[in-house]
Amino acid sequence: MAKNDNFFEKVYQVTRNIPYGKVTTYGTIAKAIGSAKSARMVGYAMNNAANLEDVPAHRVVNRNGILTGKHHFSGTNLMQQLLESEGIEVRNNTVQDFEKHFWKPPILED
DNA sequence: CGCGTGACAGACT
DNA sequence: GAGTCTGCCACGC
Repeated sequence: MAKNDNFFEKVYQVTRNIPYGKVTTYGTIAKAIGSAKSARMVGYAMNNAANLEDVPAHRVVNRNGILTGKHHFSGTNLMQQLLESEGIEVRNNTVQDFEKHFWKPPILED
């Protein structure tokens, strides 16, 4: 029942701190939580985060701005729908003007 | 304790 | 420039 490991917890905090209409990348988050090398783990944590309404995992995309994890959402297009609903233009699973919507998360230190 | 894996990223061919 | 491969670390079995 919700182990809330420190690692996942950090990921949740950062993801949860993503402002409306903003997106970020796994690698950036990974660095923000102090595990730049564990960008993959971020996505792994997101897998659980996507199940948490408190964590807007749909605002997290890869470094290319592509909705790589939309496949993990309830609907194949749900993730894109959410992003578009926030004013983010998404085309072919890719966030348009990604850098414009890009949000730099605060560095969480242990 | 060891193996397999995963919503990435960077390096290499 | 685009496709392929390894590295990376944490979690599950």
